[in-house]
Amino acid sequence: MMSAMEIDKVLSMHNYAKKESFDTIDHVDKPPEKVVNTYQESEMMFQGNKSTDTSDDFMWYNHKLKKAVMALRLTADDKANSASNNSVPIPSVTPRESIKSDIMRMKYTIAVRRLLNLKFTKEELATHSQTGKESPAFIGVKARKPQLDPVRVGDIRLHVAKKYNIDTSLVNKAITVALADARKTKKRKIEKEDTD
Amino acid sequence: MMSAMEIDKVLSMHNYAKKESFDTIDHVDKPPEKVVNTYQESEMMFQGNKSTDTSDDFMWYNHKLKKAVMALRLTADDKANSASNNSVPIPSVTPRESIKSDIMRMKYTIAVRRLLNLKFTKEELATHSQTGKESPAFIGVKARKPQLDPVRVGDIRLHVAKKYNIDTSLVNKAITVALADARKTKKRKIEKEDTD
DNA sequence: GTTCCAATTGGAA
DNA sequence: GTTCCAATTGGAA
Repeated sequence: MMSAMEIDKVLSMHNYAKKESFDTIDHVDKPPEKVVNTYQESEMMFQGNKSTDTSDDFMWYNHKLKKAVMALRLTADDKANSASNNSVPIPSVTPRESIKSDIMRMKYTIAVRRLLNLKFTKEELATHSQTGKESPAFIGVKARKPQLDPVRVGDIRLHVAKKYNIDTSLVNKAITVALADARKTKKRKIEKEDTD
Repeated sequence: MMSAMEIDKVLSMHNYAKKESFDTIDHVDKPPEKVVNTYQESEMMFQGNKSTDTSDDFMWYNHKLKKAVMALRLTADDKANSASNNSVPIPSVTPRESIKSDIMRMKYTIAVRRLLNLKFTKEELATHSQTGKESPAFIGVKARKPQLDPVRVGDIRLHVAKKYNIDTSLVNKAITVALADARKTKKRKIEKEDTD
């Protein structure tokens, strides 16, 4: 059984790595939950972030804060002689549930793929199907593939559905597509080797 | 161009007609936004509902209220002699956004089917595909079907995606499945006629 | 190189 | 009778 903490860690690391997905959040039209107004304030919060928290909220918050501080460091020199240094605005940081939900919804398919790659070998993914059943469109034509270990798959399915608050049918769809892609990747690799 | 009001009307009527989908909402673990505590209170609200509002929220609220009043009328006689008549509890009614969202999310596929049936004939649905492209799995094997009028389809797609706050890819999927089902329904009908 | 997608099918729910 | 689903494919993004 995969622990929730383990899942969270994998997914948080992924989300943090994909910075561009966070950058679009600035445009979301929501009142900020927490606003840092000055360079001094943001620098303090930035320096103070020694937490080991790896949650999406924290990672995202820290990413935004870091970005804001970097931006302000550039302008801080220019304003060194100014007494109004105290009022330099930085972007607001809004780790609200609704926004978090939007981030998550965009990326559950990637989470599925990362977890599949974590729990199965490429060979397993390329040679198994989710149900072990024949394609209804190719009965008697295409050989059935054995079923992926339902325990590990079920674990991924439930955790992703819960974490992203989506129906398991969506997770199943993502798994099916990921397995089809794994098969194609292997096929292409073999074809390339045969050519060489 | 289909008006938003027209869409709302179709979908609201549908949701109200499917009473069983509302009945499950009682079990949602959310604090009530509005609670009616006594028979007199609920009867007054029930009688007072002469609104022409056809929104999902109102229709649902009225449905729940009506149900609660009906239930209470049965027990009211038993309690006629009781001075504690004033404290008969009835189910709470909670038309909150989050719950409404859950109702909606469960049913967007049905909305798609109703709107398709409203804007296209059964024959069109049975003989056209969404893209007009061949199935990648049956290239050169199955003849391509002509594309469903993209203007009407696009209208449905955008309105459903907006109303249910879901990605258009989900709406597309629902359309594809609905068209496949329409084709099968026609096919079965013809087979039955040939048998007769 | 990776991810997503629609058309098709028979059967499950 | 209606609705939903997964396996397969080639190609688009």
